[in-house]
Amino acid sequence: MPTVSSEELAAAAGVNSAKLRKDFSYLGSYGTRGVGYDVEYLVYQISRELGLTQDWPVVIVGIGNLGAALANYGGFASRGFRVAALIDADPQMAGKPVAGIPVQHTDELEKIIQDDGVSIGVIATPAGAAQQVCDRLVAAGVTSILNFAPTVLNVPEGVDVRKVDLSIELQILAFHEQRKAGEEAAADAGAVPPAVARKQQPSADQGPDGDVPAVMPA
Amino acid sequence: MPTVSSEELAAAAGVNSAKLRKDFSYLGSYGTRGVGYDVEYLVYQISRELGLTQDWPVVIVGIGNLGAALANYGGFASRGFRVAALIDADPQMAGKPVAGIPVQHTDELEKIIQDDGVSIGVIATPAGAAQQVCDRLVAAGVTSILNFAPTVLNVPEGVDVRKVDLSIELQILAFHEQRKAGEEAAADAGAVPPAVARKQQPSADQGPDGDVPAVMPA
DNA sequence: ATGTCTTTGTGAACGCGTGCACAAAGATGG
DNA sequence: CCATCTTTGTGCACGCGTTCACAAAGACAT
Ligand SMILES: NC(=O)c1ccc[n+]([C@@H]2O[C@H](COP(=O)([O-])OP(=O)(O)OC[C@H]3O[C@@H](n4cnc5c(N)ncnc54)[C@H](O)[C@@H]3O)[C@@H](O)[C@H]2O)c1
Ligand SMILES: NC(=O)c1ccc[n+]([C@@H]2O[C@H](COP(=O)([O-])OP(=O)(O)OC[C@H]3O[C@@H](n4cnc5c(N)ncnc54)[C@H](O)[C@@H]3O)[C@@H](O)[C@H]2O)c1
Repeated sequence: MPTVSSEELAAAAGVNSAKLRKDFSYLGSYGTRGVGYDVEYLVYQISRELGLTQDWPVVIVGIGNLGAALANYGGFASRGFRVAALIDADPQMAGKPVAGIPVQHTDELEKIIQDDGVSIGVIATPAGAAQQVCDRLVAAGVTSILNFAPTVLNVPEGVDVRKVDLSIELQILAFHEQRKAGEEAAADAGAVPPAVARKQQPSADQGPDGDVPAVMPA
Repeated sequence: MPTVSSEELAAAAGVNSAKLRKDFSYLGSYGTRGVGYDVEYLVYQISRELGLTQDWPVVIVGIGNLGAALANYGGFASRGFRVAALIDADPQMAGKPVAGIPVQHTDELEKIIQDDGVSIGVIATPAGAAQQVCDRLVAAGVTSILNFAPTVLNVPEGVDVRKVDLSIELQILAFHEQRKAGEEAAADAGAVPPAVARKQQPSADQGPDGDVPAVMPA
């Protein structure tokens, strides 16, 4: 029976082994003392807890540059996500296949979501349409939204929104970049205030977005 | 002179006013007691600290579905990022314009980066090519990388990598989704272990990625 | 069986970020 | 010039997540 110790896993992941064990203990995962964790059982337990054992249908709304790229992306299927439908407001796109899936018109939105029991929606429309699309998705039963439009969406309680803002990703890099450039000059001690001091990355930690204030005018 | 108080800003951002004031104090931003912060001065200070006052040239490597979408995205320019070049290994793409910018062959990579003084690179190649592209970027002088390929990149110290993994975004949503579904059944107290209990979102907080373990096999 | 050796599971200590609360600063009006 | 009122800047305490450290559990050999 192939096993791993928390020490090995921790080294590989670049985290503390005690933290790893404590986290596992929350799942009720039982290792064997003196031996470690049964790899297969562990993977199954984590997958189950993370919701990876079931298939999640998702709809993508707004099949432009980005939406089409997402539709073509094979990485979703391999993680248990199935593209249930592609939806666009442009009548010219209706019926046209993207990534082998015919695009459907926004009129069908409610029907699609209810028929397929979709609870996760992806918004890749222009910013101006995002809130409106969001409202329709939520009204139709979607309770989780991945938003690529550069807008803050208003949603009722119980609905989760994750916003992917690629500009902010670049801004975070630029922020650190600038800090690198300035560091030589400001090499004297204490020049960097604690709150913005660079976090060391144990291994694969890219630092939470909290490194940078969340609110700024565009 | 238009001003804002920390109280107003905090309410708008959905955060605590004391935290906001403390954060501002790190920038050396001086407000005026009894009045608030001079809006214009404050915006300038924050912009400067965040590196938004200067223009950052970026290169995009891998002009496929995603790379082309990124090239077409106007949101970068408005935040001070300039697409210095589009690079692809496919000889057929060389010279072909995408978003008005001619695609250049990978052979030119080093020259482009050095000539334009590019320090930020975006990788949108298939996963298999990502590390190799990364190595070339770093060797040529790039010190910040935004990686869309589903691979962990190895980089020397001093180089920042941010990975955008859209599958993980969906997984996080699915995780919460599953928890929502299970909550009715497990409504008895203490069923949810503290470490994974849902964080309340004060306003615009979508919760750090740390909500979910970072390491899992695909 | 008994002993030894490894690794888990977890109580307790530590450190850090967040929020409270207030003194100091400065504007504004009399 | 003094009094009052608003809002900043920050010391301090609290809470939570991380890490340490160790007793208990179990495998494995004798
Ligand atoms: N392209 C990128 O790399 C990128 C990066 C970050 C963010 N974004 C954001 O993603 C969104 C889409 O970007 P894009 O480059 O694909 O834009 P796009 O203009 O190419 O595509 C937008 C699509 O949305 C459709 N649409 C418009 N209104 C709609 C509605 N009400 N309902 C359904 N569909 C509707 C349009 O018909 C079009 O097909 C934008 O908000 C953009 O800011 C894009
Ligand atoms: N499409 C998406 O929505 C999406 C989402 C998440 C992640 N990703 C990831 O982003 C990457 C790109 O996705 P895509 O859909 O655009 O793929 P794609 O196949 O459409 O494009 C890849 C491009 O990279 C080029 N390329 C290959 N090797 C190269 C090299 N060594 N140097 C320079 N260019 C090279 C190819 O010529 C091609 O043009 C993949 O790693 C994918 O997993 C894509």
